[in-house]
Amino acid sequence: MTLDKNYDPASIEREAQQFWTDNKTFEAIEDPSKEKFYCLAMFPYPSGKLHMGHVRNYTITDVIARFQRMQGKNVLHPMGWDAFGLPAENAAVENNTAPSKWTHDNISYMKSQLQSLGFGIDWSRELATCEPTYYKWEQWFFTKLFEKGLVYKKTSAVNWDPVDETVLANEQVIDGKGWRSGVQVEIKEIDQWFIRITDYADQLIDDLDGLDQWPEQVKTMQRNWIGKSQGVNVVFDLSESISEYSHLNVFTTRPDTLMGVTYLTLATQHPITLKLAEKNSSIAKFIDQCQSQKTSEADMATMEKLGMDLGITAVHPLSGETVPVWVGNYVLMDYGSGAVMAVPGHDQRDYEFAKKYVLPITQVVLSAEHKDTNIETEALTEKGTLTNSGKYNGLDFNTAAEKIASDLESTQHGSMATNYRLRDWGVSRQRYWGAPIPIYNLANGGEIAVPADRLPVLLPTDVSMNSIQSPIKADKSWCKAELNGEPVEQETDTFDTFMESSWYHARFTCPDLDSAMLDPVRANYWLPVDQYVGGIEHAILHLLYARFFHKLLRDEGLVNSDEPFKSLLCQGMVLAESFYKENDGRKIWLSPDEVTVKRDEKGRALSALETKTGLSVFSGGITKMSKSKNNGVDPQTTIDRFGADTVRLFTMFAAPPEQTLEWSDEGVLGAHRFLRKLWKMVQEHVESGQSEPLDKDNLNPKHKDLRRKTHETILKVSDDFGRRNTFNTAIAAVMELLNEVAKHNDHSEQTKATRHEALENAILLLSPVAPHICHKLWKVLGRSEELTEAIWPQVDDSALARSIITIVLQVNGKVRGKVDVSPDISKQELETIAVNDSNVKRFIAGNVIQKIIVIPGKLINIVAN
RNA sequence: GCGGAUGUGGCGGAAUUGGUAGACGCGCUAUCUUGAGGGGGUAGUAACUUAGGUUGUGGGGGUUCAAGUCCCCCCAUCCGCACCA
Repeated sequence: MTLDKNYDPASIEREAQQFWTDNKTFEAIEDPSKEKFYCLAMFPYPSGKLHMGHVRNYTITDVIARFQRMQGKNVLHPMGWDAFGLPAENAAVENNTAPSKWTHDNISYMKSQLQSLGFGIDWSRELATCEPTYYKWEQWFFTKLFEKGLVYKKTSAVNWDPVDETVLANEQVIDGKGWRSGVQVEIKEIDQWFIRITDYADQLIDDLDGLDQWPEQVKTMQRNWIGKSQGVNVVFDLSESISEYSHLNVFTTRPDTLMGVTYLTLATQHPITLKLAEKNSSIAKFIDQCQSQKTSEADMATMEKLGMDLGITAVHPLSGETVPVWVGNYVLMDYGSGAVMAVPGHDQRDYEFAKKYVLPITQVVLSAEHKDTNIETEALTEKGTLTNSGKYNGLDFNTAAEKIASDLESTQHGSMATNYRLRDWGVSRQRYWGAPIPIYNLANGGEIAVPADRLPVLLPTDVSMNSIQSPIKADKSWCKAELNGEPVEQETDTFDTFMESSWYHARFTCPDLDSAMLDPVRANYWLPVDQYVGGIEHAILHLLYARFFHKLLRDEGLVNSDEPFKSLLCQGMVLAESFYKENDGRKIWLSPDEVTVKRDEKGRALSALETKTGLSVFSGGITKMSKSKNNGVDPQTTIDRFGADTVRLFTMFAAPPEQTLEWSDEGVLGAHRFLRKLWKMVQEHVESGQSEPLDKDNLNPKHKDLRRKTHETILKVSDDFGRRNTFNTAIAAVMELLNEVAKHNDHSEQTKATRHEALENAILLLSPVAPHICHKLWKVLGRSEELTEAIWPQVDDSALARSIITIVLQVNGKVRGKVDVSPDISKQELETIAVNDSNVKRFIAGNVIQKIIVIPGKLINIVAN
């Protein structure tokens, strides 16, 4: 085979991709005789075109998938489309097209981009969640959950735009105002469907312990999110009943502070608050004021705490004293019972509230460690011994909590309880572009699941979105249906799109199945996913819902595993430099390729100028690639210019996968230069002619050095790919190997033989990252079998042996010399050499040697003073 | 506010188990090469220095023969907070 002089990625990549397609190289077939490996990337939302985050994500899974394939595994690496969602509706309104058409156009373009990157994807399993063949089974599954009592309807708060008369997503609320209308958003309570994820809270926490290949921080975030806490439910009787309400329930994790309760606070939506508001206009006005705040927890936590005395009192269950009852804007109706007991002496939020509204503060805990805490200026939140608590004085936290809980229990005023921060999963969305919720609303007010033989409840796709309202809500006839001769109404809300992304990992195992949601045989062959890769921004919600859904699938008998994802890798964001100029105080963001950076003679950045005008611009820092900062780099431009292999190589080399990745045009050029160097090196090697076979036992020291480097590199890259997922250091190791090969450029037979071994292995090691160039060079080196069928190289341990090692000599922890010795030198010999080293002697002169520490094979430290 | 992470040369990063800080790459400097390419090769590149060394991994303390790595406090930046996906 002859070789082109110049590395031409376009033709090489076209050829390799054609070969993989023609040979169906990456189509996965279930084969129980082979060990399987299921490698999954979080599937993309078809937003229009691929961004660098996608490129990074799918390059990572492709490298892992190709590596595992070379380990002899039966690899499944599928791809699909998270195709329902809000942006399609926004685009539809803007361009007056149907969300379906917009979505399908995007899918077809983005698919061609993924193919041009040479990802080894099994396209025969492609799926899009907006297809009825997919969401039919999601609807079917929901009706199963409905029958099991795992779903229910209740009222819940949404952001309501009173002008557009529509529900807004949190991101559509900007500074408390609707993004389109610009008017103040209101909180509105509407009926919505919920799935009982809280029934699975304990499993979701406990099973985290078995996920030993998940990042610790993700597991911690999930544990904190579920927020299991032990405490006590306390009943406060009302001094006088309000309508049918005679008492209040509160949950506390600090029953030891119960004697320090000086008031209670209710949520604005608490039934008692609402009842009182009917007859008290100032309470009603207060509730009304609180309606114009955002529902997000972050806003709840940071907003000003407001409250109002409701004018009623409750009876303290232990002391019998009366305590006032307030309403507060910071109490969540969705969490716990919608009422909290306030202990301002020992809770910072209660403390600030009490100071603001001049409510009494009582200290009931003394801390041994914080004796100096002054209750006049701040709350004492540490646990300690009780004081001002009558018969509980002097008890520690545990004893006091137990005693108080049992005293409450004996008078039916409380009991031990477990509480979760996790709330049930609200799956109703008042939008069009989603899977219709398969429920019939009955004339008498009840609900019934749509019968299985009527599924799927089809979402009409031939619609025009000239108004903001959902077409299936606007069309008053769409919801009309009949069941057993009675008129019923089809639910017009659609599912949260997290529903689709919660089970696609399972559907990929049998996407063509039209008779059932899953084929348990195929599903259980592939599941659980061996390696899941996606952004850290999904660490909580998506991953928690998918874990939950997998347990629901298990309980329906569809899969037999407890967890969907055995190993998880969260990749970091892709960043780029940003620049802006100011115009009348407004920032105008410039694309980085419109800017020239001036540097000094050491390469330090001095200033940035707009290339076109020569005017100086400001740096906006290195931030996430985004439209708003105009600093996005289109992957296509780089692929067209340098080829897919260069983009893949740079993406994997510039940073380890979990860290942020800074885009750098110079860095991309460096990656391209490396591939060109590899190309040239193989060419020159092949031109030097065929060599004699490698004669391992008759190598000179120089040849041995190259062989050692080759096998050290195999060892390192195998560990980096297989265990550490540090692709950057693996690539660096191959670069080092090639730097070494460049020094072995003579034409002696054994040089050629060891160089051939080095180059062949370099191509194998690099092939998961840069598969196209390796596909070609593998043949150039004369190999007849296909690279995709090649087996990962094995380390020859005999090649790793060293005859000399370098030991570092330290005096008092500082390096004072180095010495080359035999690897099997004794401790005594080494000590003798060290203390006699001239430079070491200089630093121990006049001091007494206290001790000598020897770390075999590494260093010797002489402690002297 | 709460929860989670990150911080190392001019820049991206390496140092895997507490054991030589700065691998590999970018940039820069010098130099060689008629070199058609977003060229190639070689050497140098943490700072300071009286050229012996000294200092140095966001800041401040601590443990240790030895700390980028372990512990405590602080600062800055980023991610998530339940209707963006």
